[in-house]
Amino acid sequence: MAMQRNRKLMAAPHSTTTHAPAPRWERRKEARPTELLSAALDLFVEKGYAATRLDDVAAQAGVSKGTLYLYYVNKEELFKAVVRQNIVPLVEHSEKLADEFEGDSAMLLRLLVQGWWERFINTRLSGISKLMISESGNFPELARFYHDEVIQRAHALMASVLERGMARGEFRYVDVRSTVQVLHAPVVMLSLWRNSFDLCCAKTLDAQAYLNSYVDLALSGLSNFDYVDRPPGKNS
Amino acid sequence: MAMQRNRKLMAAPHSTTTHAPAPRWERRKEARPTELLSAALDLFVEKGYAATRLDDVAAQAGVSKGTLYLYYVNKEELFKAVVRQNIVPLVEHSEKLADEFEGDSAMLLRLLVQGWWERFINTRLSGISKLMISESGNFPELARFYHDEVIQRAHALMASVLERGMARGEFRYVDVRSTVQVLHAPVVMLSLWRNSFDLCCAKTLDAQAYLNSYVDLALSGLSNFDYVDRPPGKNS
Amino acid sequence: MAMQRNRKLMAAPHSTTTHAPAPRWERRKEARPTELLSAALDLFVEKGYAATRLDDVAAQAGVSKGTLYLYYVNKEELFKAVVRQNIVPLVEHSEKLADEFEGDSAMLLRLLVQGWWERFINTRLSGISKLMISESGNFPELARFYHDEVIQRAHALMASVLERGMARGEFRYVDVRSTVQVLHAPVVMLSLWRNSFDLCCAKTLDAQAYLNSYVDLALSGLSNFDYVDRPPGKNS
Amino acid sequence: MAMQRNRKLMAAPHSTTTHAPAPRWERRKEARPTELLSAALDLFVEKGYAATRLDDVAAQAGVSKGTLYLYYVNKEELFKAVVRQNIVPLVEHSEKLADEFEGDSAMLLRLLVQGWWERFINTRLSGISKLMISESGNFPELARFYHDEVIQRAHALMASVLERGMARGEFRYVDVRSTVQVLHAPVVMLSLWRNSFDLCCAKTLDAQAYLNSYVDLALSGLSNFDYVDRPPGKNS
DNA sequence: AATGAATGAGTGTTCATTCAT
DNA sequence: TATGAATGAACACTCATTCAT
Repeated sequence: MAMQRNRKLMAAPHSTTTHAPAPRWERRKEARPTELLSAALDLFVEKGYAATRLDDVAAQAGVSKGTLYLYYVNKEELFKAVVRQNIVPLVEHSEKLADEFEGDSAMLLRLLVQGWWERFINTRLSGISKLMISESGNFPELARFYHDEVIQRAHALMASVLERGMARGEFRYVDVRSTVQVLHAPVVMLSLWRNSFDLCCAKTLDAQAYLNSYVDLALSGLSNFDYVDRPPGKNS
Repeated sequence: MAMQRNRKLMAAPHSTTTHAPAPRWERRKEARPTELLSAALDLFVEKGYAATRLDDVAAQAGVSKGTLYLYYVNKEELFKAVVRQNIVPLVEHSEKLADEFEGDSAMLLRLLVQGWWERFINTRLSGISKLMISESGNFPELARFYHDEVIQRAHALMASVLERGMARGEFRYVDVRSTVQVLHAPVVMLSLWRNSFDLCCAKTLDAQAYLNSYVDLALSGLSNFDYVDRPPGKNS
Repeated sequence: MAMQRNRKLMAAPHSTTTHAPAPRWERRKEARPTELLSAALDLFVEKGYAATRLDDVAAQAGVSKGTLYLYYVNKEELFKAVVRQNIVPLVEHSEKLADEFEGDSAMLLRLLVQGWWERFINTRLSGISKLMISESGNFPELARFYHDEVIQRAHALMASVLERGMARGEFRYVDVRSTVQVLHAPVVMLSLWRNSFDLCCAKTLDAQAYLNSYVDLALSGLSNFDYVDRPPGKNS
Repeated sequence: MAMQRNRKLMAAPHSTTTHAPAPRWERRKEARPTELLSAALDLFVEKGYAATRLDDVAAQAGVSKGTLYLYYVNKEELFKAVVRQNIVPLVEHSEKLADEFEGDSAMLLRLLVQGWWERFINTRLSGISKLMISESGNFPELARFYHDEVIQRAHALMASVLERGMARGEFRYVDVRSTVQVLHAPVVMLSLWRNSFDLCCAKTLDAQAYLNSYVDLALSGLSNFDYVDRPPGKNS
């Protein structure tokens, strides 16, 4: 599915020409969409949708502005492609991780958070969170797409973790749907923060401490009875 | 003043009134800033800074574009005024509430959240959260202002609650700084959500359930030992 | 593909020409600056800086307003380019002429004036004098540039003529600096006049007579003793 | 005559009201046009017509912008009033001086130049020269008015001086019309210079030396035979 | 495929002018 | 008379988009 989407995004460039001598150095050509998307991601994240000039995107990708239009019919589609391309792969890793994990649910949560940190929050990708929130009003279909393909899946994933924990007696009973939303909030906020106030204000947020407190608070909030999220063996 | 407005409405065609000849404009110097700010808040929140046209702001405030410039020297200052005017009063109410409260800390937290919901989240003011995050890159000084005058004070407030609870033995020991940040995240996220995905996607978030789970999770996460945040009388 | 494009063009109603289908615009990168500068000179001279609309400049140059901005970053720079481009070459011709001249100084003065008439005064370039005087207050740096690159050099040139004449005994002794300024005035004024009152008032100034009287007066004013500027051979 | 003109300029403010109680402190009211004209002169001279804002004129005159419109129907009329009011009185003094003078014509010329210096060039009034040249294209009627009422009369005056000198044998024969124009040029240029380059460039023009050279050059250029304009008694 | 010159609709801002008070 | 709030036409400048090459 992801592949299909990708193919669609790449604006099929008249690829039926017969006499193309199949040069061995076409890598450039094939890399174009990626380079453009990468440049666009940088700039959209840095400046926001409206303030990003296609001139700059093209320049940063090392092509002319006209070339950009060979691959994306307009700014809007470029923006959507940026979001789609970068977002979809994100979720899958986590899903696989959760699927295969066999330890206790607290540890699973820890691992997931760790993965999000490494693959998203601590990455320029986290800027997409800000973009989506900022532009959801102007790109409702895109927001819907993001909601369905990313947020919902992430929520579903965390819901499965919660239910797993509850089923195994590790977590107390909670209302899954809303608890998932609450538990997600600090992760998303961290992404937003690093792409907003962290950039203009004296660094006031220590990400590691934040995440530690987050996991600590979440797990103790979820803990069953006297179950406390301490390293195994330390429970009374 | 209300009457004046009425007069205006009655001036609609076939107005049989003999005097009050439908002035081209009304002189309402004192009311203007408020009206303009209100219109601007609506539009900035709805469309974002760049996509908001001053024509529309003026039109929605019922004045011409030129009039807008009598009160705000440019779009940027209008934006700043919107943020400043609406924000600062918010914090003060909470601070007072916390100052005067004498019950247990869990209840204090509940009250605060309740107040935020009523006065901010469930209000168009919550759009300012989105604005500040979206535009922090383009208005760093404003972001700094917001950070210092709003976020920091809100954090300080919550820190005082935490410390109060820890001092009274109601809350377990936590790292205050980072815990405060984590605990704030779901509140802010709720504001953001209601100004982004809630508007374009099928309502998937039940705010009441969300806040309940939030408080529940937070309090159980903070609870000391066997201390559990249950309705009074059920504590052992 | 090219055919497809053509098809589109031929869809134009009643177009009987089969080829050369009147392109929406022409690509004339090298010619543009010249055309724009020429149009701008016309309009600046005719209407003054403020009253000249860039729309009109572009239209007169046969391009769109956007194109103008491809070549000049703003109105001010366009104005400066107009002045710079047209002015400097002017001075050089005179300097060369004076350098190479070997006859008597009166004749040199006549030749210079003749040259100024042909290459400047009797040309739309003379409008630049008016421009510089009119806009010196608003473009002080440009005025300084003009003063240094044009006026000072012209003054220096005329000073050299005076000193040459004094050295050769043709001219009486005068205070060079101020005499130069006085002698320049009628030349500049003629330029100004032709770009101001001559355009709105019944032609009251006969340029040839004016220049004749000017040279006559200047030379007799400068003449040494009984030296009178009469055709050679008539000197006693 | 001047009074008549003046009355016209002052835009007769509903002066037929009968019940005006003739307050003794109406000086203010009557001074308004003068104050406005004075402020306008300052600003027009300093900034030029287009760049002068009526806000500023009103402010500098100490009235509101609306008041300005009680006296002048629009910016254009204000501009014309400024020119007219300041210009007309100028010529008359010179005319009277020339009429009554009885000495030799060289001395008359000296006196006239002296008067122009004191009453015009060395005054903010000289800015009007720049204004008229700058705006002649946009205000042709005004230019025509200025040409007829000022320039022509000044030329006529100087023509009479020339003819007087020629009739008395003090000046050689010259073509009066064009010589007058040439002789006027340095005087006007001095005015222009002081309102343009003198303001932005290092003072390079010594007005006294300039005027001395001017008179010296003019008189020696006009001198009859061996007549040289030196202090009496020094002629050979 | 790629270019980049050209376009023109769109918007922030200014300011002369109006008019109810 | 005098005020100053309000107007709206005008204009400089931007930038996404087009298209001949």
